[in-house]
Amino acid sequence: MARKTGSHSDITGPKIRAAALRLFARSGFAAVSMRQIAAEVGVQAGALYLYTPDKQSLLFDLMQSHLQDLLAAWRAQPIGADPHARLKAFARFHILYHLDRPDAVFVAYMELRSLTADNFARIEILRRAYEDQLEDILRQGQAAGVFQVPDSKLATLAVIAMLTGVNTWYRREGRLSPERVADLYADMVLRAVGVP
Amino acid sequence: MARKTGSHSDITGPKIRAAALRLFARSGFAAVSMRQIAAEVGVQAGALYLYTPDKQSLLFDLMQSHLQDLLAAWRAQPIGADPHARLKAFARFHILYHLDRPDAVFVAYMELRSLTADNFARIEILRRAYEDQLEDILRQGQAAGVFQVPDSKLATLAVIAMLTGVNTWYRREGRLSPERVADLYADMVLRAVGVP
DNA sequence: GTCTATATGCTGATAGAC
DNA sequence: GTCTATCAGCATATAGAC
Repeated sequence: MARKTGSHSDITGPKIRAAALRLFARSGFAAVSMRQIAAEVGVQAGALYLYTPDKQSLLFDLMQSHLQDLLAAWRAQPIGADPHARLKAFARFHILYHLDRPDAVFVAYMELRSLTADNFARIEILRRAYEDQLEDILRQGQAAGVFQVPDSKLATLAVIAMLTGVNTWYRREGRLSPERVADLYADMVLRAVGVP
Repeated sequence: MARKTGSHSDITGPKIRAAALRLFARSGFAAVSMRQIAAEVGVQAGALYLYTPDKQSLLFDLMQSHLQDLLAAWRAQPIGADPHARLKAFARFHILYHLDRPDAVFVAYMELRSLTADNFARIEILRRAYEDQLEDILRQGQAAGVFQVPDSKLATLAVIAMLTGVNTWYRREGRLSPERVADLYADMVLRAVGVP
Protein backbone atom coordinates (compact mmCIF):
# COMPACT_ATOMS: atom_id res chain seq x y z
CA MET A 1 0.00 0.00 0.00
CA ALA A 2 1.23 3.46 -0.87
CA ARG A 3 1.87 5.79 2.01
CA LYS A 4 1.81 9.57 2.08
CA THR A 5 4.97 11.39 2.99
CA GLY A 6 5.03 12.21 6.67
CA SER A 7 2.27 9.77 7.52
CA HIS A 8 2.79 7.81 10.71
CA SER A 9 -0.71 6.53 11.21
CA ASP A 10 0.26 2.89 10.86
CA ILE A 11 2.66 3.18 13.78
CA THR A 12 1.10 5.92 15.91
CA GLY A 13 -2.18 4.03 16.31
CA PRO A 14 -0.62 0.96 17.93
CA LYS A 15 1.68 3.15 20.00
CA ILE A 16 -1.33 4.99 21.41
CA ARG A 17 -3.03 1.74 22.31
CA ALA A 18 0.12 0.39 23.96
CA ALA A 19 0.67 3.57 25.96
CA ALA A 20 -2.97 3.76 27.04
CA LEU A 21 -2.95 0.12 28.15
CA ARG A 22 0.19 0.60 30.21
CA LEU A 23 -1.06 3.80 31.84
CA PHE A 24 -4.59 2.51 32.49
CA ALA A 25 -3.12 -0.58 34.15
CA ARG A 26 -0.77 1.42 36.32
CA SER A 27 -3.00 4.28 37.43
CA GLY A 28 -6.55 3.45 36.42
CA PHE A 29 -8.68 4.77 33.59
CA ALA A 30 -10.10 7.78 35.43
CA ALA A 31 -6.72 8.85 36.76
CA VAL A 32 -5.03 8.94 33.35
CA SER A 33 -5.44 12.00 31.14
CA MET A 34 -5.35 12.13 27.37
CA ARG A 35 -2.38 14.46 27.75
CA GLN A 36 -0.43 11.79 29.63
CA ILE A 37 -1.13 9.22 26.93
CA ALA A 38 -0.08 11.68 24.23
CA ALA A 39 3.12 12.53 26.11
CA GLU A 40 4.03 8.82 26.34
CA VAL A 41 3.59 8.47 22.58
CA GLY A 42 5.36 11.73 21.79
CA VAL A 43 2.49 13.67 20.21
CA GLN A 44 0.17 16.41 21.38
CA ALA A 45 -3.17 15.59 22.97
CA GLY A 46 -5.21 16.74 19.99
CA ALA A 47 -3.52 14.20 17.73
CA LEU A 48 -5.02 11.30 19.70
CA TYR A 49 -8.45 12.13 18.34
CA LEU A 50 -7.33 11.08 14.85
CA TYR A 51 -7.21 7.53 16.19
CA THR A 52 -10.05 7.33 18.66
CA PRO A 53 -13.31 9.27 18.87
CA ASP A 54 -12.93 9.62 22.63
CA LYS A 55 -11.33 8.21 25.75
CA GLN A 56 -14.16 5.76 26.45
CA SER A 57 -13.78 4.15 23.02
CA LEU A 58 -10.08 3.74 23.63
CA LEU A 59 -10.77 1.78 26.80
CA PHE A 60 -13.48 -0.30 25.20
CA ASP A 61 -11.31 -1.21 22.20
CA LEU A 62 -8.50 -2.35 24.48
CA MET A 63 -10.80 -4.57 26.50
CA GLN A 64 -12.63 -5.97 23.49
CA SER A 65 -9.38 -6.81 21.69
CA HIS A 66 -8.03 -8.56 24.76
CA LEU A 67 -11.06 -10.77 25.19
CA GLN A 68 -11.36 -11.54 21.49
CA ASP A 69 -7.69 -12.51 21.34
CA LEU A 70 -8.09 -14.65 24.46
CA LEU A 71 -11.02 -16.56 23.03
CA ALA A 72 -9.30 -17.06 19.67
CA ALA A 73 -6.12 -18.28 21.34
CA TRP A 74 -8.00 -20.83 23.44
CA ARG A 75 -9.99 -22.07 20.46
CA ALA A 76 -6.73 -22.56 18.58
CA GLN A 77 -5.40 -24.84 21.31
CA PRO A 78 -5.15 -28.50 20.35
CA ILE A 79 -7.32 -30.36 22.82
CA GLY A 80 -8.54 -33.90 22.92
CA ALA A 81 -11.77 -35.35 24.26
CA ASP A 82 -10.62 -36.51 27.70
CA PRO A 83 -12.11 -34.25 30.41
CA HIS A 84 -9.07 -34.64 32.64
CA ALA A 85 -6.67 -33.57 29.87
CA ARG A 86 -8.96 -30.77 28.73
CA LEU A 87 -9.23 -29.25 32.22
CA LYS A 88 -5.51 -29.46 32.75
CA ALA A 89 -4.95 -27.81 29.36
CA PHE A 90 -7.38 -25.03 30.21
CA ALA A 91 -5.75 -24.28 33.56
CA ARG A 92 -2.28 -24.20 32.04
CA PHE A 93 -3.40 -22.14 29.06
CA HIS A 94 -5.22 -19.60 31.23
CA ILE A 95 -2.26 -18.98 33.50
CA LEU A 96 0.40 -18.84 30.81
CA TYR A 97 -1.67 -16.63 28.51
CA HIS A 98 -2.57 -14.24 31.32
CA LEU A 99 0.95 -14.03 32.73
CA ASP A 100 2.12 -12.89 29.29
CA ARG A 101 -0.31 -9.95 29.20
CA PRO A 102 -0.55 -8.55 32.74
CA ASP A 103 -1.61 -5.05 31.67
CA ALA A 104 -4.43 -6.19 29.40
CA VAL A 105 -5.70 -8.62 32.06
CA PHE A 106 -5.56 -5.97 34.76
CA VAL A 107 -7.47 -3.43 32.71
CA ALA A 108 -10.05 -5.95 31.54
CA TYR A 109 -10.84 -6.98 35.13
CA MET A 110 -10.48 -3.67 36.96
CA GLU A 111 -12.03 -1.17 34.59
CA LEU A 112 -15.38 -2.81 33.98
CA ARG A 113 -17.00 -0.08 36.05
CA SER A 114 -15.44 2.59 33.85
CA LEU A 115 -17.38 1.37 30.82
CA THR A 116 -20.66 2.87 29.69
CA ALA A 117 -23.65 0.57 30.11
CA ASP A 118 -23.67 -0.35 26.42
CA ASN A 119 -19.99 -1.13 26.28
CA PHE A 120 -20.19 -3.08 29.53
CA ALA A 121 -22.90 -5.31 28.07
CA ARG A 122 -20.77 -6.07 25.01
CA ILE A 123 -17.75 -6.94 27.13
CA GLU A 124 -19.84 -9.15 29.39
CA ILE A 125 -20.89 -11.24 26.40
CA LEU A 126 -17.27 -11.94 25.52
CA ARG A 127 -16.34 -12.71 29.11
CA ARG A 128 -19.20 -15.17 29.42
CA ALA A 129 -18.24 -16.86 26.17
CA TYR A 130 -14.84 -17.57 27.68
CA GLU A 131 -16.33 -18.82 30.97
CA ASP A 132 -18.58 -21.12 28.98
CA GLN A 133 -15.52 -22.83 27.54
CA LEU A 134 -14.54 -23.93 31.04
CA GLU A 135 -18.06 -24.75 32.13
CA ASP A 136 -18.44 -27.10 29.15
CA ILE A 137 -15.37 -29.00 30.26
CA LEU A 138 -16.63 -29.30 33.84
CA ARG A 139 -20.05 -30.47 32.72
CA GLN A 140 -18.55 -33.00 30.38
CA GLY A 141 -16.36 -34.38 33.19
CA GLN A 142 -19.30 -34.48 35.57
CA ALA A 143 -21.42 -36.37 33.01
CA ALA A 144 -18.58 -38.82 32.44
CA GLY A 145 -18.28 -39.41 36.19
CA VAL A 146 -14.69 -38.15 36.24
CA PHE A 147 -15.35 -34.91 38.16
CA GLN A 148 -17.43 -34.23 41.23
CA VAL A 149 -18.96 -30.84 40.51
CA PRO A 150 -22.35 -30.41 42.17
CA ASP A 151 -22.72 -26.89 40.70
CA SER A 152 -20.88 -26.39 37.41
CA LYS A 153 -21.46 -22.62 37.22
CA LEU A 154 -20.14 -22.12 40.73
CA ALA A 155 -17.13 -24.32 40.08
CA THR A 156 -16.41 -22.44 36.86
CA LEU A 157 -16.28 -19.11 38.64
CA ALA A 158 -14.21 -20.54 41.49
CA VAL A 159 -11.62 -22.01 39.13
CA ILE A 160 -11.33 -18.88 37.00
CA ALA A 161 -10.94 -16.65 40.06
CA MET A 162 -8.21 -18.92 41.39
CA LEU A 163 -6.34 -18.99 38.09
CA THR A 164 -6.63 -15.29 37.36
CA GLY A 165 -5.43 -14.51 40.86
CA VAL A 166 -1.93 -15.52 39.82
CA ASN A 167 -1.60 -12.23 37.99
CA THR A 168 -2.00 -10.27 41.21
CA TRP A 169 1.12 -11.67 42.83
CA TYR A 170 3.37 -13.20 40.15
CA ARG A 171 6.68 -11.42 39.58
CA ARG A 172 9.12 -12.34 36.83
CA GLU A 173 12.04 -12.16 39.27
CA GLY A 174 10.36 -14.55 41.72
CA ARG A 175 11.39 -18.08 42.62
CA LEU A 176 8.90 -19.89 40.37
CA SER A 177 8.76 -20.09 36.58
CA PRO A 178 5.42 -19.59 34.82
CA GLU A 179 5.50 -23.25 33.80
CA ARG A 180 5.97 -24.38 37.39
CA VAL A 181 3.16 -22.14 38.63
CA ALA A 182 0.88 -23.39 35.86
CA ASP A 183 1.57 -27.00 36.80
CA LEU A 184 1.01 -26.46 40.52
CA TYR A 185 -2.26 -24.62 39.87
CA ALA A 186 -3.43 -27.25 37.39
CA ASP A 187 -2.98 -29.87 40.09
CA MET A 188 -4.98 -27.82 42.58
CA VAL A 189 -7.74 -27.27 40.05
CA LEU A 190 -8.00 -30.95 39.23
CA ARG A 191 -8.18 -31.87 42.90
CA ALA A 192 -10.73 -29.15 43.57
CA VAL A 193 -13.12 -30.76 41.09
CA GLY A 194 -12.66 -34.18 42.64
CA VAL A 195 -9.79 -35.81 40.73
CA PRO A 196 -7.64 -37.67 43.28
CA MET B 1 -19.73 13.44 76.95
CA ALA B 2 -21.16 16.91 76.58
CA ARG B 3 -22.00 18.05 73.10
CA LYS B 4 -22.17 21.57 71.73
CA THR B 5 -25.46 22.80 70.42
CA GLY B 6 -25.64 22.42 66.67
CA SER B 7 -22.77 19.93 66.56
CA HIS B 8 -23.27 16.99 64.24
CA SER B 9 -19.72 15.73 64.15
CA ASP B 10 -20.56 12.40 65.72
CA ILE B 11 -22.97 11.58 62.93
CA THR B 12 -21.52 13.46 59.96
CA GLY B 13 -18.16 11.71 60.23
CA PRO B 14 -19.56 8.18 59.81
CA LYS B 15 -21.92 9.41 57.11
CA ILE B 16 -18.99 10.78 55.13
CA ARG B 17 -17.13 7.49 55.44
CA ALA B 18 -20.18 5.50 54.37
CA ALA B 19 -20.85 7.74 51.37
CA ALA B 20 -17.22 7.70 50.29
CA LEU B 21 -17.06 3.92 50.55
CA ARG B 22 -20.19 3.49 48.46
CA LEU B 23 -19.06 5.96 45.79
CA PHE B 24 -15.48 4.69 45.64
CA ALA B 25 -16.79 1.14 45.18
CA ARG B 26 -19.20 2.14 42.45
CA SER B 27 -17.08 4.53 40.40
CA GLY B 28 -13.53 4.26 41.63
CA PHE B 29 -11.49 6.60 43.80
CA ALA B 30 -10.17 8.82 41.00
CA ALA B 31 -13.58 9.19 39.39
CA VAL B 32 -15.31 10.42 42.56
CA SER B 33 -15.05 14.07 43.55
CA MET B 34 -15.19 15.51 47.03
CA ARG B 35 -18.26 17.45 45.88
CA GLN B 36 -20.05 14.19 45.04
CA ILE B 37 -19.29 12.77 48.47
CA ALA B 38 -20.50 15.95 50.13
CA ALA B 39 -23.70 15.92 48.08
CA GLU B 40 -24.43 12.34 49.19
CA VAL B 41 -24.03 13.35 52.82
CA GLY B 42 -25.98 16.57 52.42
CA VAL B 43 -23.24 19.07 53.22
CA GLN B 44 -21.03 21.36 51.17
CA ALA B 45 -17.61 20.21 49.96
CA GLY B 46 -15.69 22.42 52.35
CA ALA B 47 -17.27 20.74 55.36
CA LEU B 48 -15.62 17.41 54.51
CA TYR B 49 -12.25 18.84 55.48
CA LEU B 50 -13.35 19.03 59.11
CA TYR B 51 -13.30 15.23 59.10
CA THR B 52 -10.41 14.31 56.84
CA PRO B 53 -7.24 16.22 55.98
CA ASP B 54 -7.57 15.21 52.33
CA LYS B 55 -9.07 12.72 49.91
CA GLN B 56 -6.14 10.30 50.10
CA SER B 57 -6.49 9.99 53.88
CA LEU B 58 -10.16 9.23 53.47
CA LEU B 59 -9.36 6.29 51.18
CA PHE B 60 -6.57 5.05 53.43
CA ASP B 61 -8.73 5.15 56.55
CA LEU B 62 -11.45 3.14 54.84
CA MET B 63 -9.03 0.45 53.72
CA GLN B 64 -7.18 0.31 57.02
CA SER B 65 -10.40 0.01 59.02
CA HIS B 66 -11.65 -2.77 56.78
CA LEU B 67 -8.50 -4.86 57.14
CA GLN B 68 -8.22 -4.25 60.87
CA ASP B 69 -11.82 -5.28 61.38
CA LEU B 70 -11.31 -8.36 59.20
CA LEU B 71 -8.30 -9.51 61.22
CA ALA B 72 -10.03 -8.85 64.52
CA ALA B 73 -13.14 -10.75 63.41
CA TRP B 74 -11.11 -13.78 62.35
CA ARG B 75 -9.11 -13.78 65.56
CA ALA B 76 -12.37 -13.72 67.51
CA GLN B 77 -13.58 -16.89 65.77
CA PRO B 78 -13.67 -19.99 67.97
CA ILE B 79 -11.37 -22.51 66.30
CA GLY B 80 -10.00 -25.81 67.45
CA ALA B 81 -6.68 -27.46 66.69
CA ASP B 82 -7.72 -29.81 63.91
CA PRO B 83 -6.32 -28.57 60.55
CA HIS B 84 -9.32 -29.89 58.63
CA ALA B 85 -11.78 -28.00 60.84
CA ARG B 86 -9.63 -24.88 60.90
CA LEU B 87 -9.40 -24.68 57.12
CA LYS B 88 -13.11 -25.24 56.71
CA ALA B 89 -13.78 -22.54 59.30
CA PHE B 90 -11.47 -20.11 57.50
CA ALA B 91 -13.09 -20.67 54.12
CA ARG B 92 -16.58 -20.23 55.53
CA PHE B 93 -15.59 -17.19 57.59
CA HIS B 94 -13.87 -15.50 54.64
CA ILE B 95 -16.84 -15.88 52.32
CA LEU B 96 -19.52 -14.91 54.81
CA TYR B 97 -17.57 -11.93 56.16
CA HIS B 98 -16.76 -10.65 52.67
CA LEU B 99 -20.26 -11.12 51.31
CA ASP B 100 -21.52 -8.90 54.13
CA ARG B 101 -19.23 -6.00 53.14
CA PRO B 102 -19.02 -5.94 49.35
CA ASP B 103 -18.13 -2.25 49.08
CA ALA B 104 -15.30 -2.37 51.60
CA VAL B 105 -13.89 -5.51 49.97
CA PHE B 106 -14.11 -4.01 46.51
CA VAL B 107 -12.34 -0.81 47.52
CA ALA B 108 -9.66 -2.63 49.50
CA TYR B 109 -8.77 -4.82 46.52
CA MET B 110 -9.26 -2.40 43.63
CA GLU B 111 -7.86 0.84 44.95
CA LEU B 112 -4.45 -0.32 46.08
CA ARG B 113 -2.94 1.56 43.16
CA SER B 114 -4.63 4.78 44.29
CA LEU B 115 -2.68 4.80 47.54
CA THR B 116 0.51 6.76 48.05
CA ALA B 117 3.62 4.60 48.46
CA ASP B 118 3.63 5.04 52.24
CA ASN B 119 -0.02 4.19 52.67
CA PHE B 120 0.31 1.23 50.32
CA ALA B 121 3.09 -0.22 52.45
CA ARG B 122 0.98 0.07 55.60
CA ILE B 123 -1.99 -1.64 53.94
CA GLU B 124 0.22 -4.41 52.59
CA ILE B 125 1.35 -5.25 56.12
CA LEU B 126 -2.26 -5.77 57.21
CA ARG B 127 -3.11 -7.79 54.12
CA ARG B 128 -0.12 -10.07 54.69
CA ALA B 129 -1.05 -10.56 58.32
CA TYR B 130 -4.40 -11.92 57.18
CA GLU B 131 -2.82 -14.16 54.53
CA ASP B 132 -0.48 -15.50 57.20
CA GLN B 133 -3.48 -16.74 59.16
CA LEU B 134 -4.37 -19.06 56.29
CA GLU B 135 -0.80 -20.04 55.54
CA ASP B 136 -0.34 -21.15 59.14
CA ILE B 137 -3.31 -23.46 58.81
CA LEU B 138 -2.00 -24.96 55.55
CA ARG B 139 1.46 -25.48 56.98
CA GLN B 140 0.05 -27.12 60.09
CA GLY B 141 -2.02 -29.48 57.97
CA GLN B 142 0.94 -30.29 55.75
CA ALA B 143 3.11 -31.03 58.79
CA ALA B 144 0.38 -33.25 60.22
CA GLY B 145 0.15 -35.16 56.93
CA VAL B 146 -3.50 -34.18 56.46
CA PHE B 147 -2.97 -31.78 53.53
CA GLN B 148 -0.89 -32.15 50.38
CA VAL B 149 0.47 -28.65 49.85
CA PRO B 150 3.86 -28.68 48.12
CA ASP B 151 4.05 -24.86 48.24
CA SER B 152 2.16 -23.31 51.16
CA LYS B 153 2.55 -19.68 49.99
CA LEU B 154 1.24 -20.53 46.53
CA ALA B 155 -1.67 -22.50 47.95
CA THR B 156 -2.51 -19.63 50.31
CA LEU B 157 -2.77 -17.15 47.45
CA ALA B 158 -4.75 -19.60 45.32
CA VAL B 159 -7.29 -20.26 48.07
CA ILE B 160 -7.74 -16.59 48.95
CA ALA B 161 -8.22 -15.63 45.30
CA MET B 162 -10.81 -18.33 44.89
CA LEU B 163 -12.72 -17.32 48.01
CA THR B 164 -12.60 -13.58 47.38
CA GLY B 165 -13.81 -14.17 43.84
CA VAL B 166 -17.28 -14.90 45.20
CA ASN B 167 -17.77 -11.18 45.76
CA THR B 168 -17.44 -10.48 42.03
CA TRP B 169 -20.47 -12.52 41.05
CA TYR B 170 -22.67 -13.10 44.11
CA ARG B 171 -26.07 -11.41 44.05
CA ARG B 172 -28.48 -11.40 46.96
CA GLU B 173 -31.38 -12.22 44.63
CA GLY B 174 -29.58 -15.25 43.20
CA ARG B 175 -30.46 -18.91 43.60
CA LEU B 176 -27.89 -19.69 46.33
CA SER B 177 -27.77 -18.53 49.95
CA PRO B 178 -24.47 -17.27 51.38
CA GLU B 179 -24.39 -20.33 53.63
CA ARG B 180 -24.77 -22.69 50.69
CA VAL B 181 -22.05 -20.91 48.70
CA ALA B 182 -19.75 -20.97 51.70
CA ASP B 183 -20.25 -24.71 52.11
CA LEU B 184 -19.68 -25.50 48.44
CA TYR B 185 -16.52 -23.41 48.37
CA ALA B 186 -15.25 -24.91 51.62
CA ASP B 187 -15.55 -28.35 50.04
CA MET B 188 -13.62 -27.24 46.95
CA VAL B 189 -10.90 -25.68 49.10
CA LEU B 190 -10.50 -28.82 51.17
CA ARG B 191 -10.25 -30.98 48.07
CA ALA B 192 -7.80 -28.54 46.45
CA VAL B 193 -5.37 -29.07 49.32
CA GLY B 194 -5.65 -32.82 49.09
CA VAL B 195 -8.45 -33.78 51.47
CA PRO B 196 -10.47 -36.53 49.77
C1' DG C 1 -0.86 13.93 10.35
C1' DT C 2 0.30 16.89 13.74
C1' DC C 3 0.45 21.26 15.81
C1' DT C 4 -1.18 25.35 18.68
C1' DA C 5 -4.83 27.62 20.74
C1' DT C 6 -8.99 27.52 22.91
C1' DA C 7 -13.92 26.49 24.87
C1' DT C 8 -16.14 25.04 28.81
C1' DG C 9 -16.31 22.91 32.93
C1' DC C 10 -14.77 20.40 36.96
C1' DT C 11 -10.96 19.43 40.41
C1' DG C 12 -8.88 19.53 45.51
C1' DA C 13 -8.28 22.51 48.88
C1' DT C 14 -8.48 27.01 51.66
C1' DA C 15 -10.28 31.55 53.91
C1' DG C 16 -13.38 33.84 56.33
C1' DA C 17 -18.48 34.87 57.50
C1' DC C 18 -21.93 33.24 60.59
C1' DG D 1 -19.94 22.91 62.37
C1' DT D 2 -21.26 24.44 58.16
C1' DC D 3 -21.62 27.74 54.58
C1' DT D 4 -20.21 30.68 50.53
C1' DA D 5 -16.74 32.27 47.67
C1' DT D 6 -12.61 31.57 45.59
C1' DC D 7 -7.83 30.05 43.89
C1' DA D 8 -5.02 27.86 40.61
C1' DG D 9 -4.85 24.11 37.78
C1' DC D 10 -6.15 20.39 34.85
C1' DA D 11 -9.89 17.76 32.30
C1' DT D 12 -11.97 16.36 27.46
C1' DA D 13 -12.70 17.68 23.17
C1' DT D 14 -12.68 20.81 19.03
C1' DA D 15 -11.10 24.42 15.35
C1' DG D 16 -8.13 25.92 12.26
C1' DA D 17 -3.06 26.75 10.75
C1' DC D 18 0.57 24.36 8.41
